[in-house]
Amino acid sequence: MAHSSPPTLHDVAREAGVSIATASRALNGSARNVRSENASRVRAAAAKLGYEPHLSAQAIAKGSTRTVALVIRDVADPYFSSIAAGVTQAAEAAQLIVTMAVADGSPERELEIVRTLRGQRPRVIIVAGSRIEGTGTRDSLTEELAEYRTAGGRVVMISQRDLPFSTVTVDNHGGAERLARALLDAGYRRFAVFHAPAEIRTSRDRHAGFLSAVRAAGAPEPVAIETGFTRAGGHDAARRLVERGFDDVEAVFAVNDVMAIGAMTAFRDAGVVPGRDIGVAGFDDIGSAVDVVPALTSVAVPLREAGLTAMRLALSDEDSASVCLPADVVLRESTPPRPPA
Amino acid sequence: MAHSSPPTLHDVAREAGVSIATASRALNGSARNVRSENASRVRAAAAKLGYEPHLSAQAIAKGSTRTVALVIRDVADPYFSSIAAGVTQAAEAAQLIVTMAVADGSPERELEIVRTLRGQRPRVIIVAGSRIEGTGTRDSLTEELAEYRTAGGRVVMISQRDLPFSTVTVDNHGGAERLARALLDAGYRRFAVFHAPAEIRTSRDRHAGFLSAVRAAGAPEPVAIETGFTRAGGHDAARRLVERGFDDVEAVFAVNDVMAIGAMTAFRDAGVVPGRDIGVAGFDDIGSAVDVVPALTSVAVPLREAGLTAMRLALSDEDSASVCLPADVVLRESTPPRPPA
DNA sequence: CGGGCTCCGGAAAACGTATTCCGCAGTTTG
DNA sequence: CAAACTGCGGAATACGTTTTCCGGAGCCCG
Repeated sequence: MAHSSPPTLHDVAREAGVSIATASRALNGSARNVRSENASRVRAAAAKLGYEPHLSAQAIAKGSTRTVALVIRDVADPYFSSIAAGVTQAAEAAQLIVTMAVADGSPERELEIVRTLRGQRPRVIIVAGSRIEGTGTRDSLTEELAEYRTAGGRVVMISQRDLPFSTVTVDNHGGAERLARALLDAGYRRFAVFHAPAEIRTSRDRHAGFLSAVRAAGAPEPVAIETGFTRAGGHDAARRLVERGFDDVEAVFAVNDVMAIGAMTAFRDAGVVPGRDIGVAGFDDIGSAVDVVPALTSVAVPLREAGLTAMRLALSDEDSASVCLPADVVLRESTPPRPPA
Repeated sequence: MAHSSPPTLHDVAREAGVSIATASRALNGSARNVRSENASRVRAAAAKLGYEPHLSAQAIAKGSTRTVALVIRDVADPYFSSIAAGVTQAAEAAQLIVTMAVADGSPERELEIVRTLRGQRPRVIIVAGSRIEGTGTRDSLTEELAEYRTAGGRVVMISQRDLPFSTVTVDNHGGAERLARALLDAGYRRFAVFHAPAEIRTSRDRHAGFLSAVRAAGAPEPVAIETGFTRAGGHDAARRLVERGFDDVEAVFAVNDVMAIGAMTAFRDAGVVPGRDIGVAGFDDIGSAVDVVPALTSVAVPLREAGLTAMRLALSDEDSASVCLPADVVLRESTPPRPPA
């Protein structure tokens, strides 16, 4: 009794006085009919015994699972957890189970995860936020995923272009361009850009988009400060900017919101009031952008939508589609219109 | 070729020129030895073919899975995603796979999830954030989980006391008491409390803890305002407080940080400057508490730790342990010391 | 030199389910 | 009325793995 094992289909069949074949057919909508009297007896027996079909056994018998594997960099990061929320929502709507693995930003770990993931034989593998480029593991990862796909699996990458799989990306370049134009329209001309190392594709795209719009407008070349892709990185960059003297910069663009928020705190600590002494803009439009003071100008990225779209692509027929989601500028008090000089 | 199925143990055995039994023994550390020459040939064959064992087949053969099922209310909420981060970290350290299901705050959905989860035959089910009380589904949920446990599964609840399972809770009552004492020490005596409906246990505990310390100090009974457990709820409560006239309250305690942050924004919009005209304190110490202006006084809750602890309990031997994690007061600028009147 | 032992490989059973195939009854059709 | 057909239940097989059991080979010891 202490460790009675859960009831099996066999138990249900015996309880209902039919064969396991009939029980199986009655419980999952099989192609074949069973007499309605038998069917209801089977259902009654299943309910009485609290039977739940053993998913592993079903998987092995059917030759396919109902699993979606999601690989992300960090669950606690709002960026990724929003994506995860979209993926799970879409998966649950399709009666799929999602398993989650976190790669912690390490390409090696990511590779290892994908490898062992194949053991699950999931329907779909979704990889989000593998944004580190130039490492040797990239090719191994591609190969591993390609092998998985020829075995009938589906692969979707989120925010990782240039790989031969279905992809959903965000219009980082265009969003940054539009942000730059909006800031130029508001009267800013001299910028600093806080960006992450170039291996991080997202950072590179946003930086490039911003630059191209600034240059197209004939404004002076922005000051570029390289730092970490994190809140601490933004904080640090702001401190460095203040130290070196920033009289010539009117606004800062940080390539993501947490960096921008870190920068605002650092500015304020240095006596430079964001929104008054200097404009600050970020990217992602995370929830707390509105609660910070002054509210942060940003570019809204439909993260949850990205997760939903990834599942949609995975479930669609076409094998290597790509979707690019729009990113919309949201102007707030951190970049007030600037009186013409 | 287009849909070649992945290699099986059979293929590996054939490639290595041994039986599947030997191949199986060579690949997973079985109790039995295989001659080292054979072992290395099997490993070579497995590597060459890119073999990964079929986890479902292993599960069914071994009679147990390496799966941890996590039920949470919402992945995108930082509160839950931090817990999830702790759980996944501990699970991956133990070579376990975590599957995630989100209940969206609906007890019915939660029940349904747990039911179908049993089909996975996971080692462990962790339920976080089922904080709605008084609904009829509660008993069904308990029953379902109890049944799962007699079948050999392990159950851990997070932040849900009073159920006959292992539990990890946060010291909401004590943390709120200590917060109240800290505020009293800082010179505040007249409080308002923004709390959620009493069905939400967490809110009730924090409210009660705060009240008990205030009363013990002989300070006047706080004004209580009931509202939603969300940012919008806090915003709304602050607006109501301002409308009714708040001259007699010196500080507000909101039962969580997002409420407190919403309240700060509402106060500011009404021309009441938080930290100067009124003190504001929250609970949870979410990441953005330090980036808000003024930085928010709060009570730090070790959420990731809670996830880790849950896994530790799940993997431990004792069947119904309980752990209560400490919650530490963090004073910041939103509640500056108040000059004695 | 023979009996018992250890070491190890392979055949086969087992796990829980889906499905194919067979056969039986009842019904339709020519 | 025979023949073909339909509807449905059950036995058996398959899925990919682990594990038990059997048996052969080599060894040690008396």
